[in-house]
Amino acid sequence: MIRARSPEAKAKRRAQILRATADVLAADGLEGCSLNAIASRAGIVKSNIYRYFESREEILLRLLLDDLTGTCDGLSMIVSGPMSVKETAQLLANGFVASPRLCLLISQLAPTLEHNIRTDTLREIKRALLVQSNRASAALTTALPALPHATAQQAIHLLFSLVAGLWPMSNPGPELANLLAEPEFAPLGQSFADRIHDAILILLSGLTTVAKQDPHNRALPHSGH
Amino acid sequence: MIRARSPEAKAKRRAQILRATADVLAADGLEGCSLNAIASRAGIVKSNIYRYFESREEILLRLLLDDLTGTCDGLSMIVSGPMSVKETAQLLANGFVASPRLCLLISQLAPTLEHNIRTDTLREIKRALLVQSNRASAALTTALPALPHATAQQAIHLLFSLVAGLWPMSNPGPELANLLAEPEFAPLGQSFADRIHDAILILLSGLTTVAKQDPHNRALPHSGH
DNA sequence: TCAATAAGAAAACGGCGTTCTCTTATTGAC
DNA sequence: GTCAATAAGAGAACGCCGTTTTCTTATTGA
Repeated sequence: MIRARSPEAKAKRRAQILRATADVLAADGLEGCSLNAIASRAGIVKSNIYRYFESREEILLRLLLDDLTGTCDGLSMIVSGPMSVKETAQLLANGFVASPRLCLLISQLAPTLEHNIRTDTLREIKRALLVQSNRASAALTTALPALPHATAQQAIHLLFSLVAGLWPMSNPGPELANLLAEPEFAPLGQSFADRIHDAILILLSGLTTVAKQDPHNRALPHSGH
Repeated sequence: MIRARSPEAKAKRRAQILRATADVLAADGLEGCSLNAIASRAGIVKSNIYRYFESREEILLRLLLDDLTGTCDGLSMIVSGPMSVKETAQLLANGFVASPRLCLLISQLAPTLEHNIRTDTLREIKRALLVQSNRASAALTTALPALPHATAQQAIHLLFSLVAGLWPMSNPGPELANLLAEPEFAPLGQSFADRIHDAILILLSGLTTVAKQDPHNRALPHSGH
């Protein structure tokens, strides 16, 4: 392997590792996405990954940031004015359904990705993630002007939580997949697309309802504590 | 260590292991809950755990089942008749807030606990979990008779997803906890109690709204596909 | 031309969940 | 009471993981 000494060459190596990670993730899922797999896919040696990222978590966080940015780009493109709650829900749901990797990484964000990383690095990434999250809130406010800004932000955070909770449930491992084929457990086998679509519709309906019942500026019961 | 040969003695060992697991979980969290830790806490040798459980996942699944059963017991006790949406939300939220271990295990259910386990065992446990989930749905229908049964079931599943998504987010590791102390990220530092309370209220509001707009028996948009 | 630098490579580390092997306490049949 | 069969306890070993350490050597700028 020829050595990367210039900043550009180093950036290429970083991109190469991220690309390999994305490939392994698509091919073998998170379980198969070990540093060994990433390294061999990228054609480099495992220990050298640590010259470009400080941990496995950082790699995945960078990937998450890229994906979220892309999805928010798409959202900002599409949303240009007020829409119905139903349309808005569909739009948001489609955004997630179109990015399975984003959903996977969101589901891993709090439980695993935000560990094993220096505070400085985490701060930088978290800041960038917040920027994107705020872009999404802005898009939501554009689509549903009835929602106050603070409520829209809460909605986006809740949405992330929903994705984090629903994705693993909708993408079971082979053991559970076997079971879900049995009629007894069929109701549990709903697709992620159906689940997230229903959930977002309910969420937005609930938020507009609560917002109506709350004439003050307080978006949600606890936000004013 | 004296040997457990009678069925009762074996049951005691199982209980001993479950107890030790709960203790380690309470003391050191999921990260510290290795088989080494469980074994040393239980005063037995690691390899012998496999004479009583087929994997680490099974131990945690059994614990989850116990916790869920306990919480559903409590719920059934309290709910005896119709209540307002607000009261119902508070009740459900309190049920989860009172059982941090249950919340933790729910958040681990789909991503990790339902793997590495024989299909037969998983079926047995899943069936038992479903029974409890249905008890919860029944309690919800009692509290909010306006919700059709199918909707109540969907609500409970959504509730589990919410807990699964919200719990890890509200219980960050030390790295993120450092960051959340900074004013810039303060909005992300909401407590689990606040989050889950708000979310359940929104969820129930949304569900009743959607249920009203849906005069047919179909509980949710996709349940009739 | 050459010493300094740092990227690549490989071995080693500690820890994990799990399996294998061996010992030996306990048992039920005789 | 004796004894072979059983199976629980114990501990070493396995393979994998993420990470660190060490060494080599290609590349660089003086």
